Amino acid sequence: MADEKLDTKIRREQIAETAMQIVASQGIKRLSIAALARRIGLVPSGIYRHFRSKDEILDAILDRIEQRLLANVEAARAEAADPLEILHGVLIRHVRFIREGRAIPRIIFSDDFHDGRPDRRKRVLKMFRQYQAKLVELIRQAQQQGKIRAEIDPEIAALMIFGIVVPAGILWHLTDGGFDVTRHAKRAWTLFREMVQPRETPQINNCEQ
Amino acid sequence: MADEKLDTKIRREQIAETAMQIVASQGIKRLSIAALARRIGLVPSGIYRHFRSKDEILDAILDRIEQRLLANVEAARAEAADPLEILHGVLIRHVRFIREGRAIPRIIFSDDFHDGRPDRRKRVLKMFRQYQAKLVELIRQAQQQGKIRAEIDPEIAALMIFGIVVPAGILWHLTDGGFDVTRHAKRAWTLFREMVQPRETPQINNCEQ
DNA sequence: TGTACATCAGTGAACGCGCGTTCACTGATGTAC
DNA sequence: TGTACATCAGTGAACGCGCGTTCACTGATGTAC
Repeated sequence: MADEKLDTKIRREQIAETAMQIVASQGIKRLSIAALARRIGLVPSGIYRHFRSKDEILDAILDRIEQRLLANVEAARAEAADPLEILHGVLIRHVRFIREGRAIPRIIFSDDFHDGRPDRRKRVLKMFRQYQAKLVELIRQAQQQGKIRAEIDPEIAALMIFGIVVPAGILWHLTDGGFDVTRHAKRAWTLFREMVQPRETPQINNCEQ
Repeated sequence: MADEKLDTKIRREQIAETAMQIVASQGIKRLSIAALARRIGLVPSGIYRHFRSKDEILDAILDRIEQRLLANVEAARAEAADPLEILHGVLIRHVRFIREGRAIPRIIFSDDFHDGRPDRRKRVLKMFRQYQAKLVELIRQAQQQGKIRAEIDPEIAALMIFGIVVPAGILWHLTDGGFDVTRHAKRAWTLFREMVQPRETPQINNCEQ
C-alpha cells in the first residue's frame, strides 16, 4: 500500500499535516485513524509506528495551529513598522487562515478534543492568552504613538479584534464559505480603527478608568 | 426503574431539557442515550417511546436554544423603551445564558451535530440571522433617535456585539468559569457605546445609569 | 566491495468497547359498555 | 359501579457497526566488519 518506506520524522510531519487538513475540512469526527491512513497511503496500524495514540496526533494538530498563529504575527511584524498596520496585517492573516478551513473552532470547541483532558484546555487557554498578549502589546505601542486613544483598555480592545474575527468565522462556517469574510473584516477593521483613533473634538466624556 | 408512567408530551419536554443540560455541562460527546436515560430514570430503550432517534433529540435541543434567544430579546424589549438599553438588556441576558453552560458553541461547532446534515447548518444560520436582524433593528432605531452615529453600518455593529459576547464565551469555556464574563461584557459594552455614539456635539458625561 | 546482522517502517488479522437502535414482552391506565 | 379490552409507557436482551489499538509478521534499509 505504501509507495515507499519513509523516515518516521517525515511521516510524523505528514500525518500531523494531513490530520489537520481533515479536521479543517471535515471536522474532528471524520478524523479517524482509518481515514487518516487511507489519505496518506498507509494501512491504519501503520500510523502507530509514528504516533503512540490518536491523542498524540490531536496534540500535534494543536502544535501546528499554535505555530501558525504565532507565525502570522511575526510575518505581519516583518511587513510593517506602524503598530496599527501590523494589527491589520495580523487580522488579514487570521482571516486567510479561517478561509483555509475551520480548524481552530473545530479543535477548540470539540468535546472529542477536551473530554477528560483538562490539561488541554489549559494549553489552549495559554495559546489564546499568548496571542492576545501580542495584540495587547501592539495596541499599547499604538497608544504610545498617539494612534489609539490612551484611555482605551488594551485588553478589551484586543478582545474586540477577536470579536471581528470570530463571528465572521462562525458565519463563514454556517454559510459554507458563502459569507464574505474578507469584506467583513475590511469593514469591521475600518470601523474599529475609526472608533479607537483619537478624536478631534475636545473630550469631556471620560467613562473608562 | 421509572418512578411512574408519564405522558409522552411530558417526557418529551423532560428529555429535551435534560439533553440540553448534558450538552451544556458536559458536551455533545457525553450525550449518549444511556446517560440521558439514566439521568431521567428510564432504561435506554425507553427513550425511543418518545423520540424516534437521537437526531430528533438534537433537533429538540436546537429548538430550545432558539426559543431561549428569542425570549431574551422579548424580555429585554419588555423591560426598556430606549433601543440602546434594550440592546444592553439583550447582551446581559446572553451573558447569563453563557454562564449557565456552553450549549450554543457546543451545538453550533459540533461535528456530531452537523455531520452529514446540511439542513441543520441552514437552520442554525437562519437562527443566527434572525437574532442578528433583531439587533440590527434596534441599532437602526437608535440611529433614528440620534443615539448611534448614522454612518455606522448596522449589520457590522450587530456583529460587533456578537464580538463582545463570543470571545468572552470562549474564555469562559477555556478557564472553566474562571473568566469574569459579566465584568468583561460590562466594560466592552461601555466601550462599544462610547465608540458608536455621536461625536460632534460636545458631550456631557452620560455613561452608566 | 561484499557479507551478516540489527533496525525499523509497513502489513493484515483480530480484539474489545461504546453506542444507537430493535423487538417481543409486561403491566399500568384510560375507555366503552 | 363493575367488567373487558385497547392503548401505550417502560423493560431487558440482543444486534451490528465503527473505531482505536495490539501483535506477530515481513521485507527493505542502514551499518559494522
